[in-house]
Amino acid sequence: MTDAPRISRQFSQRSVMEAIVQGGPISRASIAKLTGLSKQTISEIVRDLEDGGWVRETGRTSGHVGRTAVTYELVVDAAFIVAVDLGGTKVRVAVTDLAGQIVIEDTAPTDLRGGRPLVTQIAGMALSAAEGAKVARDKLRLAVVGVPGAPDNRTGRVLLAPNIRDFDTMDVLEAFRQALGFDVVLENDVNLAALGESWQGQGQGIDNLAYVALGTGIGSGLILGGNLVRGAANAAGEMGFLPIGANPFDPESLRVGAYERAVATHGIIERYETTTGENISVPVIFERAAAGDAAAVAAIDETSRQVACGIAAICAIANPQLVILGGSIGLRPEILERARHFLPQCFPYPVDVVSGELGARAALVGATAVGLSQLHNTLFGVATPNAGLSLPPTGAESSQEAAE
Amino acid sequence: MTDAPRISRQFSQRSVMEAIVQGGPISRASIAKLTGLSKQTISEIVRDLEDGGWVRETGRTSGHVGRTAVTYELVVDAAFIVAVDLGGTKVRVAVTDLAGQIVIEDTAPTDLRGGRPLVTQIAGMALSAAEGAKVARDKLRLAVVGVPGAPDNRTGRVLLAPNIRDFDTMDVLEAFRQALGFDVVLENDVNLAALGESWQGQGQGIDNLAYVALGTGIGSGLILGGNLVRGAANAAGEMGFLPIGANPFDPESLRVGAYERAVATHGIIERYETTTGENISVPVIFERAAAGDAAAVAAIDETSRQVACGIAAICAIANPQLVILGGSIGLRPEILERARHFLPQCFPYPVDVVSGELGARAALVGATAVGLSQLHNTLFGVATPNAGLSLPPTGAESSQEAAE
DNA sequence: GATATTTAGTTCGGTGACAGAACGAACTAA
DNA sequence: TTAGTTCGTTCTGTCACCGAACTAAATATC
Repeated sequence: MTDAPRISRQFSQRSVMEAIVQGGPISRASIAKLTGLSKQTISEIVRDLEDGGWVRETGRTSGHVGRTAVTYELVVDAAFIVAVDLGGTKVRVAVTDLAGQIVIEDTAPTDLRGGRPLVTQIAGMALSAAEGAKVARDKLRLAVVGVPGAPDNRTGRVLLAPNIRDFDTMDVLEAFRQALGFDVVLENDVNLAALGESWQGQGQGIDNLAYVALGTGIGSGLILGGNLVRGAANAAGEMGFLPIGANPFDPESLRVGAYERAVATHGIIERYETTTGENISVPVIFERAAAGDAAAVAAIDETSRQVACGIAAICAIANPQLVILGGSIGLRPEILERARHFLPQCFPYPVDVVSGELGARAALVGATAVGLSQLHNTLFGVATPNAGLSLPPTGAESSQEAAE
Repeated sequence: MTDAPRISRQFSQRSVMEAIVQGGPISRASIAKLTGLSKQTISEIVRDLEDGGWVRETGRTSGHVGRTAVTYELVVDAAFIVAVDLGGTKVRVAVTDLAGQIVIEDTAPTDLRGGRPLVTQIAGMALSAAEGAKVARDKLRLAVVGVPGAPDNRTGRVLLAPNIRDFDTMDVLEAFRQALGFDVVLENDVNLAALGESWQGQGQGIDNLAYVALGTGIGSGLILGGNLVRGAANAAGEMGFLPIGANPFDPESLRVGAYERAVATHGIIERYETTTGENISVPVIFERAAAGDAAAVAAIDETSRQVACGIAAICAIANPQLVILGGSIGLRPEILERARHFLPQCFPYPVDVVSGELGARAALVGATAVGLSQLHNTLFGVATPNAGLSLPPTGAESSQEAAE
């Protein structure tokens, strides 16, 4: 029932599918207009898709001149995707349908043993979540796992992931595939967050953007020319080692990263400690700053200056149109305001800087985006080049079809 | 005679053409094996291409078992491309054939009036060069012009080009089109240099690389995931404003660019002047350093440290596999050596750093690459996605076809 | 209420890009 | 001379897709 339709119709089938996915309930005649294919061909392809269980009749149009049209829509529960955001402390797992809607979601503390136990934990969460939502196991087609590191899809290992034990030495990809029983894609978590904001968040319709996740560490995801940039070792955006903030030639900078020392959690705490002698957590520093503590305000000011410098560095190199701040610290309005204030003082061209609107769920949304687009590729053929992400619209559901 | 073949064969025709371009003299049977298309189809397509004048018989294979094969090769003079490298002081113009070989080249001092006079100068150089090489005017199909700024292909203007007068206010693209009488593409000169090195220079076969041009100013071109990265305003790689080297919040940095102040010509001269009180040119500083002048050596050392920091910044953000140094200062071995020495002290992961091997002609080679690939797109249909640059091989010509 | 107009969708008869089998042509090896 | 191999064509078939003609079903107009 849910077999991939035949291959030779690759392109047309894909574009028909896209029209149905994005056009909500839509008639075959409208699909023909949208895609430029003939009515006859559309009827054939839609029949194939309907036979395959991917698409179904929804009703008829009415109220306009001419014959009423039968409308079709996506069968959202024809297949499901597992989206995972694996963080150093928390694991989020979601099962989403073909419309990108989250069907069920689950969160748990990360199994700190890392390695296989962690893979088992996540696979267990995913499979039991699916069961709980009454999603048949053979409808799960693909999992996308966001990891805090640089996955190498050749070896299946995850490098630069100091927070997850053993992931740099084992074949994580294969372990997930075996534990889950279907295909798995690994991707850097910040990259996924960037894709998430680009799909359903602040970055909609923007081809060049940077997502900066600032928290315990600092990382960024770059979408340039509409494509996610990964770099040679999947380490693009690992900006902790920017030679900014601290002296980059200090051996400590070489270990932790000069920029990470300056802006991430540890840097803020240290900054407050050097002026006051008190070692307190970041949320408390923000509280005290709000209450008027001068040292706390100074620490936040200086951090924001450094954040502005980091954004300047990204802009100087990658020239995004928009920079989205995320992560536990990056999402704080105090940081956003000040970074916006300092940026024009160290970078001459205007750049939009905003907070991510998806918050901590950005990576999960991004994982869904990757999953959907990959699934469409394997099921319905490749998209025409530079068509961007062809995913369901994010807004209101099922608007009555506007004829033309 | 030189009409584009029919459109419906887009994909197959393009891949046959690629096989012929890259496979040197090649038989139809071999093309069939390479492309996976049937012998019958290949014969048809090759006949079309031969009728169009794009391809011709070269001879027959011999010496192996079985029937001899007729071999075909590209008609290199079926069309020509004009490649232009427009610098602040010099203009280079080349006419290249379909194999990417430079047929004729011309250099002249840039018309400092900029604007229309400059366009006229370049068009004149191109057209008379073509005439000199006996290239019929209707065989010129496309010009690619590298400019020191950020071309906006919508408005045809060139922004961020302080060295070329009036290019930021006039429709440069249209002016070139009218002066030349055929299609024109504008591209940033450093981007072209990056593409040049990527095609025929140090970057062959590398999907993620950065080209850093260091001279009077500093700029870089990024090729990430096999694609040239342009950014939102075509200003990706304009790294002069990196907040490194000088204090980025100094108003002077906001004007010139903190990093540009630190590493480009002016910075080196100033560095030498502050220690010795002498204001001398960069080449002289390099001479004195070679002769053992401690202040000169120190100036170069410090500059190289900053170059290493800049490379670190690029690597932290874009994660290229290779960094190629170019430009009058970047090409000096003294800088390369020292940058290689300092880089591991401020960036923990290994990155290859090399000098560009095409020297000052990198941009011209890149312009040819862009022109060829664009021309192939318009003439023979689009390439299959992620096939990379499908350009003639750079090595020895016409090796006898090795059967399989 | 009959007729014109408009739109949806099907049937039918192409066309063009391929594939694949069969076969002749042309060569080498023995 | 014969066997084996490779090249290239011819012939037949398949498949995606188009366009025109036609049917079906609605609204607009008189």
